[in-house]
Amino acid sequence: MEEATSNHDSHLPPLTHSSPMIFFDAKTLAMDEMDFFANNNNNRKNKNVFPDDHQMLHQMELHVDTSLDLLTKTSPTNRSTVGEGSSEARGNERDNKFAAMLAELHHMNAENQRLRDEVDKVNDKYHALHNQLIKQIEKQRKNEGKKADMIPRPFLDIGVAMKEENSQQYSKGKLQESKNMIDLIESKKQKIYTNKDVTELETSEKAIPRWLSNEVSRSSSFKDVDEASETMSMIKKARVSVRARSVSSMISDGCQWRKYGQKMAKGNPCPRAYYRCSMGTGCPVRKQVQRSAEDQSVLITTYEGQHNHVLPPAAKPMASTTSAAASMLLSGSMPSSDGLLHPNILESATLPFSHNLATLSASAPFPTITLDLTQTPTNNINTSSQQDPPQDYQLSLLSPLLAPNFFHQSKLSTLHASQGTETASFADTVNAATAAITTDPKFSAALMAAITSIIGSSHPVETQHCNNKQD
DNA sequence: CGTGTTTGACCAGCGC
DNA sequence: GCGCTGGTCAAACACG
Ligand SMILES: [Zn+2]
Repeated sequence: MEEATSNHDSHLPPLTHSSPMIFFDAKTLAMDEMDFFANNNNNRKNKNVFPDDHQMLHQMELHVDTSLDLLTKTSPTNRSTVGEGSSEARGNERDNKFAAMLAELHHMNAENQRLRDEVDKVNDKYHALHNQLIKQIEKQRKNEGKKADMIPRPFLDIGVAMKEENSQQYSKGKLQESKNMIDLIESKKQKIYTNKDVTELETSEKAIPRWLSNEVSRSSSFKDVDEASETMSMIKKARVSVRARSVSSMISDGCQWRKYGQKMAKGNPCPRAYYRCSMGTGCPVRKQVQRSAEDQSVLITTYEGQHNHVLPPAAKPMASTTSAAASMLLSGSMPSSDGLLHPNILESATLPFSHNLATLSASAPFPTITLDLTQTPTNNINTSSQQDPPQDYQLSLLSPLLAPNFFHQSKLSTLHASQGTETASFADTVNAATAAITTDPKFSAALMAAITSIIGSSHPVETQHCNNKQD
């Protein structure tokens, strides 16, 4: 029980990537190089969540204390036999307390419901934004085909286009929300450009990765290149890296993979394995699996490409996650003569994700977005399930982030064990824990707080419908 | 025999 | 040009 609220303290040792990463902190939006996973845990969302959490705890403790008081000091017989005026007053006070507690309980339930509604709203909003993003990508692509010398709009301009389109599609409330989002984006943009670290931006410009310079030169010189194939190649180049704790050699994401190579990576004692999707004939999707050099319990899985075949439900969450992330990268990496492209890319990459989850590497040879799931608070579930479940289920937290529909479809198969045998029992355990948690508002609140702090949009109790990893 | 893994060779990009 | 590195190929091998 108690550990349920201590999840915020569970910081992991510093983890670093072999390549410098750029991280956007929610508070400062300052851009730095190197890895910031470990030190940026105390993001704004956490700070917003903590007070509620503690308040809840306080309320619950109050509840416990008064219950004890009821049991030890005041029994039903005392109330009638003693006949002291003070005891009657105490009884009234007790009733008032009880009523107050009930009211608080109702209030907490209402608050819980309200949070859930907000989460739903955020999910809806994300869907809307994502759809607009896809539309905008298509539009941008077509525009480039017609006017190759036209300067493409950076990602943030999507927001302007969204305002126009949203006005036709959404209610006033949603429109206002979208505008608020856009305002937030604009303010971020201002912050970025006025930040003192702009010199760092300039220096990073000089080292524009190949995936950027290539796009610029290629699409400016080859006007008649097939737009679709170009976009597909860019999608193929975009990479989504997932960091998750796992003792197995490979996280099970529902796909079938065929290993086609293994190399010793520089600066890492663990080899890097290369896999190719073997579910569909000629499926272009590939992934690299490598353990983190610093923390070998962290498995870094990098996905590249999009599946050209139907995916089983178990594979959809990860596939749509990577696909959406790749689309985001694409939207930000559209060719531009503007050297200040990086901030837009970075911003676009961080927008739909929690700030301590998604980072984007500007120095990598490919556009890469990194989703860090290693710092997910897991104590809630671990302690409640009374065993030490594998931590791969953290991946399922990602699913409602980018693919809520798929997530709802494949609750139990979000992550399945490709080789494991304890899948069913573990799923049962997790489901039992889920049931226990859902009936306890304290757990729900704590879990809600934890997950909200991580993702910002998710149904807390459904994130545990996941299974084991292979091994 | 089909499928997947292992592993050395090969290739391309990049920095010096 | 040369060496380093990341990524891929493909022959050999293992397995059910
Ligand atoms: Zn595939």
